[in-house]
Amino acid sequence: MGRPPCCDKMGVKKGPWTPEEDIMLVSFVQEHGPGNWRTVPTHTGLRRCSKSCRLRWTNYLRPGIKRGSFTDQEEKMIIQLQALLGNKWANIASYLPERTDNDIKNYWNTHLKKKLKKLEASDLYSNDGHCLSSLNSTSRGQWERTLQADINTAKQALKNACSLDKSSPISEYSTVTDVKPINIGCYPHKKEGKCLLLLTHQVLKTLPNYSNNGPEVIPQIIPNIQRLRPVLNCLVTTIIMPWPNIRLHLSHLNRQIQINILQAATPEATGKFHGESRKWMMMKSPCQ
DNA sequence: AAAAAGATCAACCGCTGCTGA
DNA sequence: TTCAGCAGCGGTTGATCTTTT
Repeated sequence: MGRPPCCDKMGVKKGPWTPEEDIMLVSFVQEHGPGNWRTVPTHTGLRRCSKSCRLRWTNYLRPGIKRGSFTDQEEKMIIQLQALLGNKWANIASYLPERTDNDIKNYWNTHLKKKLKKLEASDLYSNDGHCLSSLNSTSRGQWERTLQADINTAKQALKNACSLDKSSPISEYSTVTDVKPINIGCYPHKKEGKCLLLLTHQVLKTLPNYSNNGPEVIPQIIPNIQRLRPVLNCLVTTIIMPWPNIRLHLSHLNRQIQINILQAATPEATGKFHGESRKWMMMKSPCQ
């Protein structure tokens, strides 16, 4: 049968946390690491439910959280990601590792939603000197259209890439011969990382011997990579590039296809990624 | 100066998918 | 296989702070 209840509902404290409670929680995490929240109240004596402890840690006490106002860069990223992903705040937060999903959600609800609404209501897009209207001096209308085009391209490309036809005929690029399989350093964003890895994996799976070391003669990869390119380009230009710690390079059509996802982010995220990536991809880079 | 209105954000609620017994 | 707890997520609330009247 099921597990014992995580906490006794009677006597559980609610409301704002006191500094003393914070210290108790931080001490616990320092000693046992984050996770196993169920045991926090019994270990620490905190009269809080495990859920509340987890929330307090992830949204407030966790190291590396940036507080204070959002920069124009962050604001721009949130708007773009929200347009691309919808209200997937945890997903969006993974691109802004110093911000929590709760912060981003609050910022969207209290600032950005209103701002966008205001701009939409106005026939003439205003020049108030702030983020939306100062996107490299292009008009907001122009920017919106570009973004929409990017989103549509990415969606279509993703759709195409996900329905790869392994028996597709060899294209006119079939003379391109060298394929270097993926060299993954680290990619800390769990979900998008997984998505990207799967996507790439799907393409590479079409190779007869992609796990072999060294270049291979695999003409079939080319049509697939061609289909995948807009997705990756979109990710590079609209999502990954604005974050300085992540670099994704996709070079192709020059006798070589190479995708590099380079190290970044926090040690915990790195560790998390290693676990995830092992599960999803047992891929060996020929460079290693 | 004080009351009202608006803004902010930490914390809670309820739902969902996953997992362990 | 079933069932209940856990973890995580997005939506919402309400206390507190700030601005406006």
